[in-house]
Amino acid sequence: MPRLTAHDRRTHNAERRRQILRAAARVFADRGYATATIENVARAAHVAEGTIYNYFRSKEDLLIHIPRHIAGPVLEQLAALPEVDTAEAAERALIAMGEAMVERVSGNIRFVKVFLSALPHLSRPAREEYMRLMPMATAGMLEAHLRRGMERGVYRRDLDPAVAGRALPAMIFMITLGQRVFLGRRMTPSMSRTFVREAVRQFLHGALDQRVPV
Amino acid sequence: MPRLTAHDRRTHNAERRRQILRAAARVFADRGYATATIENVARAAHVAEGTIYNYFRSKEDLLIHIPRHIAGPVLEQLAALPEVDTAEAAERALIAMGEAMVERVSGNIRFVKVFLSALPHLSRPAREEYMRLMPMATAGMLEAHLRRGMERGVYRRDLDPAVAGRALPAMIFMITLGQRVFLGRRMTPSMSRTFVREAVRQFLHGALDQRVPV
Amino acid sequence: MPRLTAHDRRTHNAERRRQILRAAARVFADRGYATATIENVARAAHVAEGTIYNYFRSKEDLLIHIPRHIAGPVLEQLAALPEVDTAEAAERALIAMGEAMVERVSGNIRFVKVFLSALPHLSRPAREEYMRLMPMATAGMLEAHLRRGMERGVYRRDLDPAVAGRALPAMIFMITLGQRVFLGRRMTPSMSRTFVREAVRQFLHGALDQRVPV
Amino acid sequence: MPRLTAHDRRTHNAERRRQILRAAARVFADRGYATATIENVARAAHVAEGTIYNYFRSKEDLLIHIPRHIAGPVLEQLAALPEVDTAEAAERALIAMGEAMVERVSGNIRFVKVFLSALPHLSRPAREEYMRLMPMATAGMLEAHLRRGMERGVYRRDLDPAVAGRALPAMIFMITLGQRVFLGRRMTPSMSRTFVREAVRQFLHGALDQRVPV
DNA sequence: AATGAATGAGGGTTCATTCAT
DNA sequence: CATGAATGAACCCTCATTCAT
Repeated sequence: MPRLTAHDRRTHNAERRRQILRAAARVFADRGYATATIENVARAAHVAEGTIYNYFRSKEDLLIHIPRHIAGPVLEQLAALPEVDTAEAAERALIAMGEAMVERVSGNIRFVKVFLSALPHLSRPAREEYMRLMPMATAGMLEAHLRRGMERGVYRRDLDPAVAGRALPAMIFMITLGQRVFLGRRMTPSMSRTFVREAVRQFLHGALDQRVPV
Repeated sequence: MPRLTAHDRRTHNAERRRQILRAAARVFADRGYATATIENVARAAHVAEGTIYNYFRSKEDLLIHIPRHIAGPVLEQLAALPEVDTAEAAERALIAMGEAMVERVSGNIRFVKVFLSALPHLSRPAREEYMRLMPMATAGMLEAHLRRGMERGVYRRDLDPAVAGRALPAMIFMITLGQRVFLGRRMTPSMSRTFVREAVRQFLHGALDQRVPV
Repeated sequence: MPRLTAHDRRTHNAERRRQILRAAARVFADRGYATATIENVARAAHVAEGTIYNYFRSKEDLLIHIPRHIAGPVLEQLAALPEVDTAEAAERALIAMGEAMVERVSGNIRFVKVFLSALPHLSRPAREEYMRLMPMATAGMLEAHLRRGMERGVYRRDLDPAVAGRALPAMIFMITLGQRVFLGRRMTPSMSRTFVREAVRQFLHGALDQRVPV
Repeated sequence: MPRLTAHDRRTHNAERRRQILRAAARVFADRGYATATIENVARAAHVAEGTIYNYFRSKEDLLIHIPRHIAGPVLEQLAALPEVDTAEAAERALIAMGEAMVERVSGNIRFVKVFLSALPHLSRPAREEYMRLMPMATAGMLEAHLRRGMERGVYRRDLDPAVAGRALPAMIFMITLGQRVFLGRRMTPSMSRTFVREAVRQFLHGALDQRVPV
């Protein structure tokens, strides 16, 4: 006769999985997937090595489940861009989105690192699942926003939304990555605020002096 | 009894090192640094495993020398941007640079892959050495070009050259990376030409419809 | 507060032990003792792993108790050979015994397999306990029968009953083993009947043509 | 430039394989395949654990190669039975064969033990390869001898050679197995000589007193 | 008494590195 | 210098056993 009800067990089980996955994400990010050992993960999760195998079939299984159960909940929520009618409104909306993105990337640096370190070990489907959660995936949202703004006359008619939609996420992602992941530096909030504002202005107004004939 | 002169020996030695490093770069890129074995490298270099240790102290030593001896010569050459006086000239110059960058990134995908896969294994100095050769490093060149253009009245006076200078490299790098490294896809030359032209136009003219009041 | 009388409890306890041992015998036979896991046994017995340890001290303890509680009752019953006065009666009696043996071996292939697979794990006493129940152990019965038959003039006076008594069991055991255990094949009833009759005839009359001078 | 010629290397390689296989056969026989560890084998072969994997792909690979390279050379040589015309000649020939078999089985007890302990791990082809080398496999030779003897009038016309041909090998194998493998006892040479002689006599003359009417 | 999650020792296997030839 | 067999530390994973519930 089971001491716990089926429901209790399921809850406990799910919590344990999350506890282990969180530890795995942390360890994989710090040491790289290949270099991290199951013992590292076990210690980080405060369980014995064998316990991990009661919840996951293999080290690779841990890796595969990280995007679904760890990053997912955090990354998926990103407010849709509002419709805008004026340049000011556009600027405000994009700055808000830009700052949200910086926060998101900074908050999930760990996840990005896991992804990069694990690249050679990921099957194509797993790679795509990771990709879906990378900050660049927001490009689609910006693209839709641009399309609507083009119809309303806010954005240029001859804009290529697929390309332009990638411009801002790429900048934000690359800079953050460059600083945090590649060089291991931190950005102060004021630095990143300035950076976002300038990037958005450049994005909206272009680099050219308007008085110059095109 | 040396059969070769000292000079010959040095030449032979240097060639051997390059031969092994090239093989290592290839193998590390294909399998990831951690997954690649010394035997893989030895086979690719057509030498025995032991021979590698006559030229490099360890597997990590191979990794560290890759940027200096393999990528360096290839990556460093990128024509400086000319000074421009008109929007058309600016567009032409930037498109040329953009296409050169795409080519560079595509041609050195291998090097980028090595860098990404080896990230958790690189010391900070080694990481910085790799970074110096990443395509994003061209940002500085673009920044200088923007500064000069601002003085000459081609670019907006209120531009932040440090931010704007990163915009174009970030886009080009991200897109190429996303396609080639993360998803394993190729881009056709015509796709990338279109993409560069649109990216440059967006960069120069901004996203806003000019008739919209700022 | 015991809900069952002491007797009930003892009965229940004994039944549980048998249930678990039967499962263990089945699993050990199918997968081999070393390859079988306690989880396999638990599932086969429809109990939890921990329950097994309420009835047996260890995996090896299961192995040791199999002959005493599982095979014993089944194997021990084998009708004694009748006394005979004629060749025909001897042939009838031996054929009956031979067919009983084939049936016994076939019906206890599982037990034989457990024994063989566990050989390297059995202590000498355990090994002897298993041996006592192997079909070859009937040799003693046949030996006694031969001795009595020799006295009554049915069997040759110069027979070595210890050797001859082993001949028939050996044949029957080896052939059945070879087919069922080693090669995994089955024997049809008619095949085994023919085989027993021929083996008995060979046993009784020898291989030599009687007209050949000895 | 290789220090050793290709021929030398091949010889050395083959010797190493044999050295390791012999150790494996010894260890597998003593501890059982499943219980034996690679470290056990390595120690027995006086090499490091890793070395074994330079010659065999896996533990199972060792098991599979044992019959081909260890037992093979020893077991395959067993003199064919001569043609005989008299009962005395038959007896002499069969005693010689019987003693050869006892020697063979005794000398390859190790091999038999490996086979038995590894049964649950062997694929069907591997099982058959092992079987081919088991002493019982000589049954075919005896069968042919009986057929020829039947034609020449030495053996009874109504003999079933397939059954009778198995009788002697079965006896010899079973008894030796029972003593050596199952009980771990040794047989003295004189014991086994007596046993073989009696077994052959029983085989040839049958158990019945000749004066008894059939 | 029954359960099954937790444990961790132990085993097969890989691979960077060494070194005798 | 070149070679590649030998080495053994380290890792992933299994599973007998324990114990809190």
